[in-house]
Amino acid sequence: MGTTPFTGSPEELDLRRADSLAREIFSDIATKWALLIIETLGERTLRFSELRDEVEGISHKMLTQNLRMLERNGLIERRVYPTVPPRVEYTLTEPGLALRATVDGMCDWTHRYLGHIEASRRRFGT
Amino acid sequence: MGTTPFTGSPEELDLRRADSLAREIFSDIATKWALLIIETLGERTLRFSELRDEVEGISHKMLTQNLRMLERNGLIERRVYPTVPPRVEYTLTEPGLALRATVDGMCDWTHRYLGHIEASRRRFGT
DNA sequence: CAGTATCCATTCCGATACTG
DNA sequence: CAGTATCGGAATGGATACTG
Repeated sequence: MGTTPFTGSPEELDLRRADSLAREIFSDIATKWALLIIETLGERTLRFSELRDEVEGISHKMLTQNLRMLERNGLIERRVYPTVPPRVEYTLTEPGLALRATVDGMCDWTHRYLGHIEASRRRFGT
Repeated sequence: MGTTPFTGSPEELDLRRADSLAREIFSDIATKWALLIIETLGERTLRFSELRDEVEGISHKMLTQNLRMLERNGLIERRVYPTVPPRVEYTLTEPGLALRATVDGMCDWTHRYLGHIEASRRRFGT
């Protein structure tokens, strides 16, 4: 991503702003929980409690936090049904689905190279 | 990734081991710095200091730490030239290059959806 | 130059308690 | 059920100093 040196022209200013925004977004999503949530959601619609059960190891707090972040960035849609007890459903938006495609790639990669990695770790000495 | 319930059969045990390893690897690489280093390296060979300059914002410590981790997992090759002063070069391995392809996808995604995301954030109220 | 080691502030995150 | 708020311990990460 961007390494453009600063010159001061208006175009450069725009590029730099976009770059810093891109970096911010990248920092948001390039994390374990965010990517796992996106991967778990897939093309399904899940409730909060279903997500907590399926994204194994995630805490209540981390799930809430990451869901807010993903909603803020427009990757998921949050639908609230004002029933008692409340029912809240999460679905990937179009941008979210697009990102999911690349996350799928990462998961595939992980499984394809499991052997390589295990071997490399042994060579490295744990 | 895996949510296989535990049954106790040997096959299940193997699957669970592979799953937990996959999760561990995923945790390693699904981080900002690891992915940025892989993206920056690309098909080039770079020295430690070049990487530190190009991966903007990364500290000496984080670079070292992540390079060790990536080496341990076999994603990069570290070549040391015993000169004075020392020269150390890093290159993506084949697995590393394969992963890079998906990271490229993430970067493309980020730039393609910058507008969407900015708009979504405004809607959300920063 | 490319590390390692240490210190210290900040951030993260889990556990827990509480609300509509 | 699906949150929010708070607290304390653990992990993260930057700055700095030191080494081959």
